[in-house]
Amino acid sequence: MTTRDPRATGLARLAGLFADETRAACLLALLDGRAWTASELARHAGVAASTLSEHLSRLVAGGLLAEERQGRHRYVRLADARIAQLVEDLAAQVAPGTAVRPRSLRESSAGSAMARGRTCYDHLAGRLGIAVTDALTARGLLQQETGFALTDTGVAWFASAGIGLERRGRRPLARACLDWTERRPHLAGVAGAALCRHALDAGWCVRIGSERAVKVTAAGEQAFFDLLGVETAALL
Amino acid sequence: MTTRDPRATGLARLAGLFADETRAACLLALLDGRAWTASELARHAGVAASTLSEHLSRLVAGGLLAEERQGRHRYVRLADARIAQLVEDLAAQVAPGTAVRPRSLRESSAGSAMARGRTCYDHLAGRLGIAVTDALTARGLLQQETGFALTDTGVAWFASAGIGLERRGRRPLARACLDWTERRPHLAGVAGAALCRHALDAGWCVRIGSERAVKVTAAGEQAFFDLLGVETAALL
DNA sequence: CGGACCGTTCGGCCGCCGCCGAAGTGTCCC
DNA sequence: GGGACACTTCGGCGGCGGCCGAACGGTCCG
Repeated sequence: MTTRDPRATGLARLAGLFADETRAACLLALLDGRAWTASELARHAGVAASTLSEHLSRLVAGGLLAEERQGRHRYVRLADARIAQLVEDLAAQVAPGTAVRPRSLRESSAGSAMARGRTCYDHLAGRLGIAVTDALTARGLLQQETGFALTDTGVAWFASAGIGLERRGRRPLARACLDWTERRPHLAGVAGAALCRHALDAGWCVRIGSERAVKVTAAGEQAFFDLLGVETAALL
Repeated sequence: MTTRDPRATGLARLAGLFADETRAACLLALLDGRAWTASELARHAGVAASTLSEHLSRLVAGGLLAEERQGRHRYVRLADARIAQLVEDLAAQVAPGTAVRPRSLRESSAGSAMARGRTCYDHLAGRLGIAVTDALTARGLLQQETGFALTDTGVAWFASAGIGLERRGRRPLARACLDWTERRPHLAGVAGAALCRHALDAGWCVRIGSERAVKVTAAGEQAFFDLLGVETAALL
């Protein structure tokens, strides 16, 4: 028996964590960046609580999830932005033919709300995210010609809008995230997260229900138009 | 029985292709960007030809590999640059603690040659790739401050060096690829591929044996120094 | 034509893993 | 204290999937 390449072993082990429909459903759900309880995820995935408990333990042990125990609850969330990006990257590869078809009126409207605007871990996605990214690009604040980066005027724009861009760790300031509904890149990274956070803090957007979908408020409609010329009302 | 989210199903199926040590070893080997025969991969992975045949069929069916039959040979390679990127991304997540420890003198020298310079699908990696990326950045040809993109002078530099940058499809001009030995970003994307191709065509580098490792020639040493100020002799 | 070689198909074996329900532990709240 | 609740552990079941060797089909070459 030959000794095997440890990198292959590690890769297989990591991929194995994703290679189960129930765990995959959990990871996708957790892409909203929030912390879920074990029972919420069990209901979401449609399996027994005992089954899900074991899945969570594996995901935590594998470093994909961080957990936080509070009383009788076990909250889990994606471990960090790098893990979130990995989930996004994998999910983006899948999408090409895999459109999500709604199965009920309620899901249908929830689905179209998701397609209109949502968060993707910590930044804006959906048509809203893309519209913002396009607007930034059209105004010369972001450039995608020779890579993907904020321009000097782009950095100044964030400052003037009062949106702080604090670099922490090695996370890139701007990064492209491929949207799984639109198949187009949108702004992620520190700048994407800061913009999303500001939009929520300033009341430009509010979360719909407890899901990932977000809705643009009247104030947000004004702000997006004034600052970027984005007609959010035309997004649907 | 409830109907499941098709995205979770697809994600699990995709990840399942990576979630086997033998298939993972194949994918990592194929990161050299070349086409391998089934028996070469079987020997590399240490399994029977029959076993590997089935693995290849699954990988091809899953869209990860492209195959080309020639006579009695079955050549396979990674399907495209996006797949290569996905393999890189997953492998990069694994690396943190997983250093590849050499098991023999031959592997040891091959390993250090790999760490010194190699190709990563279609661009330069290893310490050579990082040195080139750092030099481009230090000279203001590439900027990583607000994202990852070539600067205007960077685009001009490629032109003046006679390295064509033909955009084709949606592949980004410049993209960061995280090196699994050095844990630092290096240039990938169209520019990275063009630079690597030029280095091989112009004889700056030659492949060592039939593996991914590359060696800088005397002419290359001169060229890298003249064009970028990189002291390739100091790489080890 | 015959032998060497590459790859594939098939049957069978074995182990892993996802699933559940039942029972147990700990927490919260009345 | 007692009951409801969130989660975990355990045993057992069933299926999937990776592995091999043997037999077979195709291709190349002498």
